[in-house]
Amino acid sequence: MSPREKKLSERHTRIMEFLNDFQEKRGYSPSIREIGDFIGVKSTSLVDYYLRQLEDMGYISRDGHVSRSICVLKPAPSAEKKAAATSPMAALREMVSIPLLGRIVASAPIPMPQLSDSSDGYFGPDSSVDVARSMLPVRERPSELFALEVDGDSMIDAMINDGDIVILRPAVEANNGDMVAVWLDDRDETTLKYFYREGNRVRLQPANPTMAPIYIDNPRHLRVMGKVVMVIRQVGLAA
Amino acid sequence: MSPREKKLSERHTRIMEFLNDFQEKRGYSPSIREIGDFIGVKSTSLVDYYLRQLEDMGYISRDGHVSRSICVLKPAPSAEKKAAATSPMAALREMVSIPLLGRIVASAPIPMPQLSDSSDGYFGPDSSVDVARSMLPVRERPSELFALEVDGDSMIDAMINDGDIVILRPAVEANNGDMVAVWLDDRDETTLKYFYREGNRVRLQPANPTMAPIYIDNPRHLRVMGKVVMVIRQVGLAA
DNA sequence: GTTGACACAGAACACTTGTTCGTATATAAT
DNA sequence: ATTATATACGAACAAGTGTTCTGTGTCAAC
Repeated sequence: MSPREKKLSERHTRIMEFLNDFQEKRGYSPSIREIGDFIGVKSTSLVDYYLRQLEDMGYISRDGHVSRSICVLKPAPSAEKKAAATSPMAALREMVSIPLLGRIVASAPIPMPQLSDSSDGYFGPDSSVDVARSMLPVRERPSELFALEVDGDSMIDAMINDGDIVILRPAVEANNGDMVAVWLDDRDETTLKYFYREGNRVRLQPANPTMAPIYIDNPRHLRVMGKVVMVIRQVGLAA
Repeated sequence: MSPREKKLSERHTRIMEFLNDFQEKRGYSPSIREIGDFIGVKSTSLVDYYLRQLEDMGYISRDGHVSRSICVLKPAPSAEKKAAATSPMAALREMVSIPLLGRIVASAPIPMPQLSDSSDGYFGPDSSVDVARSMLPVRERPSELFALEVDGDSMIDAMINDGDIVILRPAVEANNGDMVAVWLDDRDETTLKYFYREGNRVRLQPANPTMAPIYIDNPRHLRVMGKVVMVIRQVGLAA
């Protein structure tokens, strides 16, 4: 065939990079014309010409007459950036599945395990969060943990974003320094704060040190719902 | 819209299954007519009808007027046939080990993975973090990810605490909206910000919406080191 | 009965897309 | 000079494809 099919020209590597970038950004493969636009080739036939070479060399696969059917089979050898590679990752270590019970918003009590009847569930008990056992404190009993997705920016003073996943353990009491999910009776509000008992009153300290604490004088007005064990933020996902 | 957009009919789950199967078998997404053939629908409009519902419910994404642009955003809640019944016991509860390369502080560049594969001897990371594959975006290649522990409160405007673990992917370029780890030449500073290119300059937006962005007029003074994929905060550990 | 929401089919349309053909221009080998 | 090869453009075409519009039938509610 063409150039002995041995080495990749700069055009070839540019195409491979574009395929990777496009796939990452859009989630599917570009069309021939989109490739041509990117690498500065005016004719679709020339793009096809290069793609056939890449296909013959085994870098990509295509399905005839099917749009956007290019698949990257192996990474281009040039590729300035990564390489990293080959981690052993034969990890058979333990993993725990934590049920994702719903969403946590400031304006409503949080969903809790075993209390929630499955009949009215919006999403049902079907989603879950997988976490490596090694990432949890050894003392935790994984089976009693549950997870909630944060809805809204109201937990921002706890350094918790919209969309974050908080993993908590049911609890009605807390020790000083625990981060807890509490329901405030007089405010009708759910919040996440660090818990400190100070004599007769309770101080709820935002995780963000630049923000002021809340003081609760009557402990009856504060309902501890659970202790926060972990916060997970998946940055790359859809916003 | 149509059926309250709450629950998935059997057609919906069939479509979701087909999308997954097709994607796995062929490496790209099916066309509307291919979906129609599979679920036994004769008209493309009806397939579009269902796809719009799935899109509204957040299960898939589509790009207008682009063929085969369907992307599965989240798994359908029902129909977990493969995990239980006939399939090999290969649980897709895969776990990946991500090397913890060091600490990230504002005052120093971040440790990066060595990209030479032929390098002298391997010294594995002294520790690593385990993350369920299901928690990472499907597009991520786990082998190139690395993790850093945040040292200090300087990343607080990125909603990232002292002690948090950030998982990133090496990158030298960023797309708008990505959270990136960057080195600022003129400030001699590492920081985590949301990246937005605005004409000739770059806006670095803190995750905390109450804080002001940084503008970089000369892109040469900004070195993108990696994209943030996930942030993990283990609350119970430090006390 | 009438209404309206829902589930479907079919067709028409416009645009996208892969493919192919003809042509052109270098460069190198003959 | 001639030929062959690699590279490149443009046009044209047929198929693939997403979208939209007009129907039809069902079924429950009013």
